Amino acid sequence: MAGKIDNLEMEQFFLALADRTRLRLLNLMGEDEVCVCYLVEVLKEPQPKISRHLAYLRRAGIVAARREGRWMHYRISTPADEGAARILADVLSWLATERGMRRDRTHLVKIGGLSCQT
Amino acid sequence: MAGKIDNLEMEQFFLALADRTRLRLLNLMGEDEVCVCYLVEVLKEPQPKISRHLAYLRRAGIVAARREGRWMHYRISTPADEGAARILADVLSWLATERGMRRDRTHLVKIGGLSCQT
DNA sequence: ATAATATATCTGTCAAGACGAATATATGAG
DNA sequence: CTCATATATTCGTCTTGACAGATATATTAT
Repeated sequence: MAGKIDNLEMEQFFLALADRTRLRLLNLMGEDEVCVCYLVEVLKEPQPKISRHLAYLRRAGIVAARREGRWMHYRISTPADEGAARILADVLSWLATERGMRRDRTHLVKIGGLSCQT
Repeated sequence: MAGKIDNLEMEQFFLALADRTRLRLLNLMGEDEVCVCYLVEVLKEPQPKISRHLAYLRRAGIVAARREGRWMHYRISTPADEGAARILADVLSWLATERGMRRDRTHLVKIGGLSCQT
């Protein structure tokens, strides 16, 4: 029965997922937290653009940030609402089936952007 | 391996879900196809508004329409892409946990808007 | 044909958000 | 303190889509 959600928040949740850049970011954060600098490098997009989208995801409650010195690490923050949590998990699996998303992940690993490499 | 999807379509898919009116419509179509006239009655919104959102959902490939005389019946059309299909199913379950959505469903049943009443 | 009903589309207006470019803030080095 | 690096925010512009209201189209009845 954790954290109910109202319709407005449902809208916000899906809006947060309705952008290619944000989906790419979420895909990269799927395994573990990632430093913004790696996100910028993998997506090859201007840094302010990445930051704007990360801020959007943070406002939507989908990611959380942790500062470590000059670096910010972002990670997926499982929504309190069960339905949202399940959908987010499915979205991540879905992303992993996509060519471009897989390429992004490979790229991230190649440049050492995953702190914990299992 | 059914119907792959590209990132652009992923965006479109989530955009289609990112609107309260469309979520309410999908919720009502969750069980079975529904006539537009009942959708208008349950949502108590102007008919052109309902039609616009149904057209949006149709373009996004999430619902399909069937004409029967003067009436149009809309139903959810399971996406070919497996990931999208699973997410859509979860979204419908999620909606069913919401107060307002339940009220809408009860209202639909009360006015006899479900063709097949099990 | 005409009229009535059911549904769809068009028009003009408004707000949300995406973008690039510029700028601001925070942290650590020296 | 000053400088460099990492990240965030602001500004101006543009596009998308939401809405209400008006109108168009399709189907059936008469």
